[in-house]
Amino acid sequence: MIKTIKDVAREANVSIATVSRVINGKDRVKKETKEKIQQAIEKLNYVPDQAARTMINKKTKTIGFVVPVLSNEYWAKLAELIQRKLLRKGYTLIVTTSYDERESENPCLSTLLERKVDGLLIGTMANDVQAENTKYLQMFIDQGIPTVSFSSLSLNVTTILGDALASSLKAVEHLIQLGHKRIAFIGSLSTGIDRELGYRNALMLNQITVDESLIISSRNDHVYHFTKYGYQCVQKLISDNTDFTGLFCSNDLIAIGAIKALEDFGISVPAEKSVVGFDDIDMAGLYRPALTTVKQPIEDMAATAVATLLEQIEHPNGSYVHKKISFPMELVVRQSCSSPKSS
Amino acid sequence: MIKTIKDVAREANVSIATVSRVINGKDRVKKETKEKIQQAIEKLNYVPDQAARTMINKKTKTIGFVVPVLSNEYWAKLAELIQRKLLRKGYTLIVTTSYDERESENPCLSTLLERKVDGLLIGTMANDVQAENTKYLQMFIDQGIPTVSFSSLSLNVTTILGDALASSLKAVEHLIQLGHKRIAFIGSLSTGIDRELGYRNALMLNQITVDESLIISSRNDHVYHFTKYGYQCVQKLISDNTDFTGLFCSNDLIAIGAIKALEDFGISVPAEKSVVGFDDIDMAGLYRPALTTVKQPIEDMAATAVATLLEQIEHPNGSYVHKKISFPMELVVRQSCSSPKSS
DNA sequence: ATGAAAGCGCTAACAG
DNA sequence: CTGTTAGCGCTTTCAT
Repeated sequence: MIKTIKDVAREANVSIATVSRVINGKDRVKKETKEKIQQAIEKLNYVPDQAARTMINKKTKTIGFVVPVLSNEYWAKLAELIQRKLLRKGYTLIVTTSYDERESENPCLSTLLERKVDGLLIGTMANDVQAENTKYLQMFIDQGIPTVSFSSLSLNVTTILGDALASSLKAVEHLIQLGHKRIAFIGSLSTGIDRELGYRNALMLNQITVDESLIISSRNDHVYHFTKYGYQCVQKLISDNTDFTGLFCSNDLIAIGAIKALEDFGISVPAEKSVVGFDDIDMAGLYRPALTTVKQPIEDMAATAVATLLEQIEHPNGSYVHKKISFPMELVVRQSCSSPKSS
Repeated sequence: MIKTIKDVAREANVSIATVSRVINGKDRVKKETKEKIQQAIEKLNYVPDQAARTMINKKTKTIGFVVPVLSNEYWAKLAELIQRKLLRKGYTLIVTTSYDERESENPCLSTLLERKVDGLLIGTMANDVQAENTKYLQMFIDQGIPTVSFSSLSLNVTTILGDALASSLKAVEHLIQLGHKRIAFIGSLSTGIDRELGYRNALMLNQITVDESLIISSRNDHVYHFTKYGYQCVQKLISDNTDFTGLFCSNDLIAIGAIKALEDFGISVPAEKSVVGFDDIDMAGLYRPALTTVKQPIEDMAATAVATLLEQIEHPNGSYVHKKISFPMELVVRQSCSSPKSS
């Protein structure tokens, strides 16, 4: 049923080597032989077998991408952009999700190792999964498999990041300029520490005392149900009678959950509380109120990640230096903030 | 650098055949030999090469999934669920996106063919891409590669669907029961014709004349920027001075875009217009107002798709009958609807 | 219970 | 320009 190179060779009355030549376009082949072979390929619907090629080339033309979850617009979009870019370059992307509430035995990395991916892209890895996967991660490094990460890792790999510290500082200063003094923060381990540091720095630089009761940053647990988490954190803030007028959330989903909770408590945004998010997912502009947030140049980041990874893959000799590439981010002012009511 | 079965054999002082036996656990191997080999595997960090296995087994343990876009919560969630289920069964999922505004030359299917996936999952395929890919789709069928589709296709493949007709009928009747008579519809080719038919049937069954000026269903173009599309359609409805109090949208993203537009026009939802969506994505419950919608049992659908596909793959002899499996859907009543103001 | 050897489909020397 | 041939790493008879 499935045709092989032999079938094509027989059909075209040539040797398999010649068929291989026209498929790969490497050596020269006489024009008419070439056409004869192309016709045979067409006629038989022949498609070369990747597995066989892989055995010889030692190249799978496959890249792995580990994300915590896919049902999160940020990762989904990144995966989509990367997938398309890679496809055009002849590579296939395998996306695996590392966050799995049900069981810790998650073979997301080992499967990529078996498949001998040519390169690895790392989003964020859930904490528990990370621990068990450190061994595998190390094997990637040991085997010299090019790797690019979208989050700070303790490993020596190229890292693509938004300038989270500077931009969250900018976001919080936006709130400060509006007149807010009591600004709360909701963060989580998975969104990184820099957004919290940016928040703290903004307060300090503006002579506002950092009040730890305004800060919720689950530094131990990874959170991936961000909206629910944002909702719950606001519930806590309210039930604790915390006094705040501004709120900075370490991503847009948390911010959306937070606004939802606020409104459920009858607190209007932005009239009574101002909220700033982070990432600028599609839903940020669509939500009501439209969310003021920080825009990650996700398209550029995806392009750079792909370019950097392919450079390492295709020039394995060049002793590659692992850079940390930081992208500037932009504050997008929309409708979720206003000056605090003078009380 | 990379270890092969030979390295393990040498390390353990056995032949490669014996190593193969313990890896696959098929033939019996003496206990102590087995342990010796397992130690060697552990020591060398040996991971079997998929490509080589594939050549012999004729099984890639890989499934392809074609979705229009990934940055759409519905497809992202489906992909995530499927990916996890497959991983547990030892399969790897390759997700490719078919919708690409930039170029029509999209090798989403041919790449899956080259990689000789054991099975194919089809979401929806963009119209133009579909045309050019029909050839490839036919090749999958011809080669007897098990295929499951999530949308009605003219091909003879197993299909997993929500009962869109019955449930959109239910959704529109909800609006009718609330007292709405002038109910608009916004649909698109990509969300399928059944949702429109359900809408029409609901009106007819309730003696409401179908007014074509209330219906926007781009039957020719595929739309994937759903929110933008919903926004624009409402703009059109408003600028045409169309008289309506209820609105049924063929998915939640369209509904969200529509509500956003309505509110931008100063029209309150649900006070002045009622809106119903379809799918029940996470954002539906989070949006403001929380969206009344129809819930697809996406988890069950994913599970069934995987089970059906693997059944075909693992029992290739059993002459498989291609069923159309239809799932019941549930109306989720939230805050985006109310009775129309008596005018 | 284990080893030797054939061969999966393909590419890359090496010959001619 | 084109054919012959040796593997790539693995599984699977077939011997032992």
